[in-house]
Amino acid sequence: MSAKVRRAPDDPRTGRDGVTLSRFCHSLHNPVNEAGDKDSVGSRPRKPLTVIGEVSSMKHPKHKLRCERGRRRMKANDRERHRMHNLNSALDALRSILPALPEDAKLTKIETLRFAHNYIWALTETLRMNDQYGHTAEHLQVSADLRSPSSVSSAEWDSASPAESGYVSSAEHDPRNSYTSIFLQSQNVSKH
DNA sequence: TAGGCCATCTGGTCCT
DNA sequence: AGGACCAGATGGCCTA
Repeated sequence: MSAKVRRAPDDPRTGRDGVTLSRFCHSLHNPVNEAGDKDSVGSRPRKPLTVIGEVSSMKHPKHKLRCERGRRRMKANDRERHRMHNLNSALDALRSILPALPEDAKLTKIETLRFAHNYIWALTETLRMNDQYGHTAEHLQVSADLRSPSSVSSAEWDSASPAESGYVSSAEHDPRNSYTSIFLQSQNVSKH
């Protein structure tokens, strides 16, 4: 299984723009410092950087323009960070409506997407079969299972599309398949 | 230690 | 012009 990254809220990699911008402006004045010096958090030592307000040569129009570019970059970084946070929030929301999993088993991004894909597929199949055969006690029970398959591990749910695996066609080929078998088979498709 | 996952930065492209 | 989106690069953290 994949490693689950647990990053503290005060992770040093958050909110680094102050450093970045100063480095950006600094590197424009000191191009040598740019090579191999991607991130201040890295293990490689970094030369002390000039804080943006302390760039004396900023008075020069050229340098002012360059740091204006740096400020735009900083704003773009901020937007990008915000955009990715929104994306992660959406993923969290998606995780929250998926069937319950063991508390410490947070799905990765790709697992969440695959899980959701399969879950939607299973629900769709349930509806389709309901339409086709009508409601019975067994069907309703399976529908309930679909809503809360607490006994299903994330690894079992995290699988490639049932349709891609050829499962759908086989299910259609044998209309006697119960919802239970559909549900179980949907979990047994191979990964990727 | 290698590999997986992740956050962030960055430059390019497209859209409004 | 500025923002949104995207993909590549980079480096940290964690687990096997």
